Amino acid sequence: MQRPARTITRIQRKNTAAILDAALEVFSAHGFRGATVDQIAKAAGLSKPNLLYYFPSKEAIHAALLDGLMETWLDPLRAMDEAGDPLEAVLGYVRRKLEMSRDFPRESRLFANEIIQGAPRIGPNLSGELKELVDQKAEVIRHWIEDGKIAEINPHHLIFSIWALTQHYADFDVQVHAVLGGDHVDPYPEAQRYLETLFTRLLTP
Amino acid sequence: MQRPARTITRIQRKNTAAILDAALEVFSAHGFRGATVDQIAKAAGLSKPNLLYYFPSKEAIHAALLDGLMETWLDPLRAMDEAGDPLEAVLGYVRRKLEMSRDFPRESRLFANEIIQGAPRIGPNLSGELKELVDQKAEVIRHWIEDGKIAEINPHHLIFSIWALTQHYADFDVQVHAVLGGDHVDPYPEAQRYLETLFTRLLTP
DNA sequence: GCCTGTTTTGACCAACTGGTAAAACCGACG
DNA sequence: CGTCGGTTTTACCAGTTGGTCAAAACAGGC
Repeated sequence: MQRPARTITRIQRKNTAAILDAALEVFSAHGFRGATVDQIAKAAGLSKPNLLYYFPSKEAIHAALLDGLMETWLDPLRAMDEAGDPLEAVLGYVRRKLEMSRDFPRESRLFANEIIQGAPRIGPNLSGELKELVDQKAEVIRHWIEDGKIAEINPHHLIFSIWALTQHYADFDVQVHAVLGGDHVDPYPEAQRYLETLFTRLLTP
Repeated sequence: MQRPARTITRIQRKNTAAILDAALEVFSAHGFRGATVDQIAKAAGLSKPNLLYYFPSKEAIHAALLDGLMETWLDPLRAMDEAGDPLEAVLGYVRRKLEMSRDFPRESRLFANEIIQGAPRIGPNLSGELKELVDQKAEVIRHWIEDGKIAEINPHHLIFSIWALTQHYADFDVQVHAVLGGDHVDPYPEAQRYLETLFTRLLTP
């Protein structure tokens, strides 16, 4: 047994952090099966057995990453509440989600890999925690529509479209850059303007 | 050397087709590295050496799939031309793209896997063939805007958003179904209505 | 029923994979 | 100094992986 509950040493904190960062890099770039423990260990500056001293298995590293991610990922949606101007609330959610794509593209790709491959490890979370939160927020949106504060629209698909549009810039990053030409271009400023226009036109009654 | 140019026998046609179909199934579900030749062979009803009699390597099967895919994938965009009503042209493209997500989700996921993982095998195609086509179509959209036929919008990001929104229903299929509840729900009819509304409101001057 | 080219198989291999065991190392503390 | 917990390394293993090869089985035209 490793990492006895005694005390968490400085070395432990540093190494587990390095491992998780390296694992994020490798898993997000190759998927679970495509990633190897050796790759992760090398990226973390450790030997394979040393890495396995901190985490019992490859599976455990992946699980640790996904666990930490789920919450962070849903926080912006939680923050979209009934108070204030509805359009501004949606635009705020879009903006925050787009910022996450810009600042945490690896996390987005980790998630995308998991979902595309059938969500074998977080399926339950999707139809549990996630569905509940989305249903709840869809209800909020429905109220806004009923009160005539935003134009009529399908709330669930509105949320899907926010996910699709914002995550696209992280997940399909290579394609976006290839199509826009030089790699020196930062697509995000224009993406934000575009998405603000899109959702404003979509939701203005 | 296999598959000598002589004549393509019935068996060859049947087996290569079975292999490509099986490979599509496996690659789209696990990514390139995550897929094994044995899996593909079993799915195609062949032994591994027998499969390798038809294709020289795992790499070659994957390449054959991607080659065939690129054209099919871009066809709907090519079909979006200057003639006719601009809004109808865009909506037609959206509709066709959404149908592809519904009818060929495996192809969509194969593509998504490749791009998310950094497009190691079709990078050149993206900044070549793809970029050219997109630039050309962006020019068409720019004309529509100049002529006041549709509202002002960034053409490149408009195309990105069509990709993102339509492919989302294939690539994130599991999530969509999980959130919408029962698996017996078909999200596509509502998705089409939603996307038509979205792009109509976005582009109507 | 024989012959020629095609297809399939079984046995095999070297490299890689996730994971283990045990010994060696290291710094703190008595 | 010694020793004790935490840490790292070395050596190793069994299973899997992509791929090869020679020989066997099979087709179909004569």
